[in-house]
Amino acid sequence: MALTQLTVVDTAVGILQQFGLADLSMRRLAKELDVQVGALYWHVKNKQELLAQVAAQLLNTPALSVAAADYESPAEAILQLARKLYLALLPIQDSPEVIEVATAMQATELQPVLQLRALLEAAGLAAENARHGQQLILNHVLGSVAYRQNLVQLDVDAPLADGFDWGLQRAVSGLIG
Amino acid sequence: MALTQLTVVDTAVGILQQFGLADLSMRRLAKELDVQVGALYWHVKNKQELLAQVAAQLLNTPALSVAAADYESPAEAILQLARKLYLALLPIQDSPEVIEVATAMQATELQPVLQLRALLEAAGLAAENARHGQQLILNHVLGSVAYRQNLVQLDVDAPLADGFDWGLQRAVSGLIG
DNA sequence: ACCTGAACACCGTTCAAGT
DNA sequence: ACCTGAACACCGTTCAAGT
Repeated sequence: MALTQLTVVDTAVGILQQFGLADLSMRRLAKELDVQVGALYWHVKNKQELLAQVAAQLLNTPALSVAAADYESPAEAILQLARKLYLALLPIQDSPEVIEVATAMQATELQPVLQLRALLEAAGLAAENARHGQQLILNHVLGSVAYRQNLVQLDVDAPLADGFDWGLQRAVSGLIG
Repeated sequence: MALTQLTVVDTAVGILQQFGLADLSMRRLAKELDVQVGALYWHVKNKQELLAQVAAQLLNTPALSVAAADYESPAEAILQLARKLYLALLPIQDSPEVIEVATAMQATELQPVLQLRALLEAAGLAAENARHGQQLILNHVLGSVAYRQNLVQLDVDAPLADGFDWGLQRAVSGLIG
């Protein structure tokens, strides 16, 4: 099987899902693909760019979008989108870190993040404020996922209600009161 | 000069402030202290615990507290505390990551975080909701700092108004409307 | 064009042995 | 009690050389 950008990224996603970011090294990735480490650098510039593509692969899926028409208000659509994101990222070890790398490079456009902004504008926020509101909500989603994953990792039995949803509701109501 | 826990942590804080987390390795730390790497492990259990103590040193300072009596409402005090935190963490490279390690281990109690919760209770939130509100605000502070620091690192000239304060105000008003 | 082999400059952690 | 020396099992990235 020929080594392509796609197979590299796909395999990286697999390692991330099964073992977490600590195990997603270039060397481990090469081993999984039966190839020398150096070969990877022909298909991907460096690890940072690889992680950005991994994030894109995780987030740019139709499963992580909402049809605005399905909800009676933009606020409802925003809540649902944020919840979808939260639930999708929770089972993927260290996903917040990976997504932060991607948004930091802002090289790849992450679809759910764009939709979040669009919905905030649809709710009546000016373009600039929609960007800031997107930040607030994304910070809360990623922060809550990271917090929850750390609890799991340390075998603290977390309360099922981790407060994500309560905080989300308060944030959205503050944004488009 | 004798090697103590305090000198180890202090030196670690110094490296973090001057060069960032990437340069804060046990080996670099040992070199700075003119000592072999192994010696560090007599004074600190491992790197994770070291980072937790670094976080505590950064946050447990009187400069990062507010006197509730100075503000006419708990909401005002909360805003000021969050702003102080944001401004204090901004110049310290990778500070959000360090603090996430500390809160993840929840071994060390971080004073400003506790005060944030107390102020939310003073504002009328039930104990459980105060914890969730604390999460929302802390997520926003750390997320915004991380976002801003990434912009600096990539030489993108950031807009002075990064939306932190606007988002913070909306969040607080959503929490204690 | 794509990959190997091998190197460079690093990591965190452990532990016998010294003082 | 505290530290050295040295090892173990890793990292990301580069690059001449092969095919």
